[in-house]
Amino acid sequence: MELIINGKKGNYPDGQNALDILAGLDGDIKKNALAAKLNGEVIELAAPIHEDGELTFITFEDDDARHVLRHTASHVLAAAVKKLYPNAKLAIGPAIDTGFYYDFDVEEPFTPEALDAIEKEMKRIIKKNEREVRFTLPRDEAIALMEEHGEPYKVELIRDLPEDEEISFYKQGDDFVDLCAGPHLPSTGRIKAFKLLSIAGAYWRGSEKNKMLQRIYGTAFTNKEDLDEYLAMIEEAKKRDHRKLGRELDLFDVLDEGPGFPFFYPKGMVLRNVLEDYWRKVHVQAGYQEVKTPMILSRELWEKSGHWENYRENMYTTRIDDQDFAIKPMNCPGGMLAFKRRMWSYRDLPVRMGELGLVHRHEKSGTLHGLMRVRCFTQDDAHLFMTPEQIKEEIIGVFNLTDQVYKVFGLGYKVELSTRPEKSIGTDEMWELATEGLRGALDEIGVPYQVNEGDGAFYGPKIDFHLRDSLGRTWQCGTIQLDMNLPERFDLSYIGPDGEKHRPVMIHRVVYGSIDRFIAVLVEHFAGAFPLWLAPVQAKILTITDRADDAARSLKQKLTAAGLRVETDLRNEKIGFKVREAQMLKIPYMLVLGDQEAENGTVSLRTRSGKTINGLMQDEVMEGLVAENDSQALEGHWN
RNA sequence: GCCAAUAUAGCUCAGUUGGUAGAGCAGCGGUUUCGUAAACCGCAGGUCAAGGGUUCGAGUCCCUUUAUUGGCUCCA
Repeated sequence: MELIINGKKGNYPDGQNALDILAGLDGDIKKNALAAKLNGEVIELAAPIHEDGELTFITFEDDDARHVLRHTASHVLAAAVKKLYPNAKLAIGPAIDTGFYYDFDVEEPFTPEALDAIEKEMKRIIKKNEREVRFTLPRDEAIALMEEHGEPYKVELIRDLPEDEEISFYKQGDDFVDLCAGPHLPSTGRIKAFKLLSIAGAYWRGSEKNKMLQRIYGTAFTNKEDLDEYLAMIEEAKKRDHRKLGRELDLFDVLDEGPGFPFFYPKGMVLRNVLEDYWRKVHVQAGYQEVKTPMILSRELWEKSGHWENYRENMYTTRIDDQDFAIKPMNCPGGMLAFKRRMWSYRDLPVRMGELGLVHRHEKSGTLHGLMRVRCFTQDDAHLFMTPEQIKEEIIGVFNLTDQVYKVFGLGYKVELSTRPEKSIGTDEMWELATEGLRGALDEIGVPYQVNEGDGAFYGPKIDFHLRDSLGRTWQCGTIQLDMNLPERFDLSYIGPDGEKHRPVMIHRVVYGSIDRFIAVLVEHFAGAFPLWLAPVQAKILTITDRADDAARSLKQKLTAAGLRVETDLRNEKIGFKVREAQMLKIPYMLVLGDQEAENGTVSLRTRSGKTINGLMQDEVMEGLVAENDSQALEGHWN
């Protein structure tokens, strides 16, 4: 069989596989060969076979190869749905990080039972090992074909493609044809392991104004072991869900009585306070002052800031003495007033004013999610006022502070830059200057970042820090927003070296983001097994019999005096039972006291990881605990 | 807000085709004084999310509302 690789003709003898072909190619062509290594095994990927037998080869990294596998699986899903529901209209079906999905317009939503039937049909198609064949058509013929197939969504997609482009399709087996840029696996039999996971509603083209379609999610792997491992991983991840651990570890909860309004219990408050104490410490070091502004402020203020106009629907309001007031959804207007209280000299700048501010927002019911998305939360806010010359340095300062804080917790993060949205206030010049300020700072720091066009705040562009939860979903935590609009609206000024009034530039920023959300991230990150300095209970003293009670009480007193958070368990229970309970509460250290220890002033120390060290002197343990606590270590001293 | 699923004791869950609610753990009361992940016995605990309907009879079927979960949209 003759083939053409990047315009060069070559041979693809029968019986030769992609690996052989790859080995025979030189660098440039090899880069474009259609084969990939997946788990070390080279697999052949779908050759876009033209009717004249011409082949084009493209290479992929492992991730891309998995992508192709999943993309092909989504088309098998579409074929199965079309078989079982001939009236279903096809929308889109891409591969995603964790698998794939396909959107359908069907008369009746899919039921969980339908999912099983679809899965069965997919297995049948895979077993038949149907060939995936690519072909292209000119635009109008492509539209005609999809109209003939009764696929209005596909027609709409083609109409949005560039006019002069050939449209590519894949034919799978005898009768299933789908619009697709490809590539695909050469045949359906290559899908060795897949599973449909869930059904969800999703708007056509992601717009609330459009029809809601039915989306089926699934995942696929090259072998069953990988699939099983993935499914087991999901189950494992569910165990570290902060909503579950929050209840189990008695930290916090969200009750039906207050949807989106979380309760923090004593142990949760310890964690919260540790985070706040640490926050205050690093912010004082970074030259911040702290303020507290009111929770309820007048409607006029929110009109001036623009929030009344832009976020009225999401604000809780109240009336006092026949006047409209709003419960603050943000701290910035209050921050403006706190800055405006006096006259500032350029010598005073930058002014950095922090505030742990409790804000309330009416989030839509369907968006609430444990502590990650709530209706009231504390922002570790700060507003920085500066001259235009200080912008870059201040942004870099905030970035480094955020990086420093995340590192202490061992958290990795993703950086995104969001630019001017459609709904915005301020002049083009301001947006240009602000956006370039952020971009310039990121480039100077040299951190990789993703640009989200049009995703900025209505008053300015922003840099966001995203953290992952246990299931890999990302949540925005830190943010740095350059705001050149509010200083204008609030007529802020400082006196420059020339003795004239000048407009300061403002940065609005958070590091944790929401303390509540950050706690959720931390719980999932550590699976509830916090490092010593964060642990609500750092050590539990367990007695073997009540003969050690006095020794336990005095040890607790000593450790508490040294600034440690210690509890005793003097119950009349067996030591195994006490250990089990402390273990389930993920307490870092258990200090076991029996007759022997009570007599010679030692403890038997047991770590959370199950390691036991007998006969440690109590003073030695105390010193070790204090040192570990002060160092904010992620790893335990005795591990 | 939208699509779907779910809601039974503090927690995790059983409850057959409609016949009037059950287990384990936790809790409480006893007994047990015991060396590193569960001692034994007993007791108590529920307007089956709320409201309405069908039925002789509803935890089971239907409707509405609320909340939760997974997505979508949104997220200053």
